[in-house]
Amino acid sequence: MGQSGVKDKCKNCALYADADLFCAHLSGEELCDLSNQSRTLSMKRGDTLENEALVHWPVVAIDSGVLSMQHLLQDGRKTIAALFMRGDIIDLRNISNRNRGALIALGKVDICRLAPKVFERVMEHNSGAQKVIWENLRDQAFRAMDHSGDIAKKQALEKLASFVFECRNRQVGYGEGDWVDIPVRRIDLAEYLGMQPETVSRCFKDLEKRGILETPRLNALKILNVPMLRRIANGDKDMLASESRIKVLKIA
Amino acid sequence: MGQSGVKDKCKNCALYADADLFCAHLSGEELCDLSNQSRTLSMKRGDTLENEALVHWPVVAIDSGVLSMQHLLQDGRKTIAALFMRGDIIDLRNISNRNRGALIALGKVDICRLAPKVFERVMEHNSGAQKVIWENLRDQAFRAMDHSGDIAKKQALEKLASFVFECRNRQVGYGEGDWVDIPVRRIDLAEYLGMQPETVSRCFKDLEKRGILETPRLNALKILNVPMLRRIANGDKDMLASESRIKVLKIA
DNA sequence: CGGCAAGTTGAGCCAGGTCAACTCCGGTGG
DNA sequence: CCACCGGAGTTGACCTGGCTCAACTTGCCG
Repeated sequence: MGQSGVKDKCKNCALYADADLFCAHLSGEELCDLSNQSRTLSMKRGDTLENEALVHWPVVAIDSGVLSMQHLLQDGRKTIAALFMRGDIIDLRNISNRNRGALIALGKVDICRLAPKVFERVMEHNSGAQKVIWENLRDQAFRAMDHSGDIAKKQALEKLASFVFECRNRQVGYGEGDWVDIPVRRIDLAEYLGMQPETVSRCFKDLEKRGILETPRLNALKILNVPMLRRIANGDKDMLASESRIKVLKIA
Repeated sequence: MGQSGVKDKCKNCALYADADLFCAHLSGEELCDLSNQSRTLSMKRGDTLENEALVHWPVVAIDSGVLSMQHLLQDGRKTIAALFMRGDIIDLRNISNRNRGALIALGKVDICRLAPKVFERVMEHNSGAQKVIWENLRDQAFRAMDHSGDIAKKQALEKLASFVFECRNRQVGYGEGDWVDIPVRRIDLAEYLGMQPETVSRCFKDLEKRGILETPRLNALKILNVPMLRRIANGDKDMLASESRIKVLKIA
């Protein structure tokens, strides 16, 4: 059957095109069913997946872009609890409103709302596809735990350094290149890391002043000194104060 | 076949005894295989599951107690990124050391290292059991995301209030009772919430002074004013300053 | 080219981190 | 049974990283 049965809307979707992702593991029939009964959707910055819609379409797959899970506090403060990107599948079946944030696009995002029935059937019978989504969910879980650890005790500069590495790890064709895409705005970055946009700005400037990285554009940066950035991310206190290290060297 | 095939070591394990948990969904044969090839282990406070051991036994199920995932920074600061309790199954298959913390017991913990082969087989063929672990992993993921959101922007008092509710939600027989078990030490609590033990102590004292809760013992507390605690947890700024609200009332 | 949101810079301040001293409590041994 | 010990928890005094607020610049989109 091969390609011939593939619907147009699926052909260019990352979930199908990338051999590591979910739809690439479906049989012709499964793909056909899922394709027919699912709904793609293109979102722009600020668009929200409403609760109402999520009741009937609780399984969301990301084709491209960055979707955020946001928690809103009563007084208006908000935080981004997680970032979902290409290939991530968000399963909200039977999740109480209580412990769930809103899903909000941070830019142009293409998603596919997977038909729950078909999704369930595939999960049960197709062990290849099952493995893919299991690993994806596990990644989401561990990523969230890492992130918790990061923002719990790290200082601003360290959080930012960790975030740069998180971006590098997640970007699609990451070799060991030193260019890193920053797929979110400064404001969103601040909310994700639990800090103020002003602080983010100051920290980037600090890292630039020290020659550790360059930020010629807002949506990408170049790491000039990977080991140093890594040490900062890992919480090596020696690296923190701009000047203290130099003083130490002088004394020695 | 019924009970007769059940090994002694499994009979009293939560994973089997609780109908909602993993082993309760296994067929007689599956249970027998898993039981034979798995290894139970009793840990005490401070015990760590070493990497070496986890390579061969990467799937860990919690029978009782609290296991923590800790991240250690280079300068000695540490954080607890996640808490695992009764019924949680931790799947570390193929997880790089990189993004994983150490698994450390916070008290007496009984675990079962599930035989990976059998675990995989069950995941593939037993859709009931599959559903249980899927939901468990999903809980872990969302819990971690919630937690990220909490510690990112909330103030100390708010974090503590949220934690009390997290404990209440997770405790086994929670009705709407006002007694909440705090299954971890103050120090661990502080590390989980990204604050100092001193601050935890001060915050509890503050909540007590305001008549919102009582802490007669270290490992349990009684909520006296649930709605108020909830408002604090949700970041209602009116609730924060001890005295400001009283002032407002006086003016009105 | 104008308008608006995003980002940056500067100055001041406060929540909570830090350090030190003290109390409490459970376990251990004489 | 009590004396002792060490880790956990608490309290107080002080200090600082990053939040706040305000003014400004930049960049993007129609």
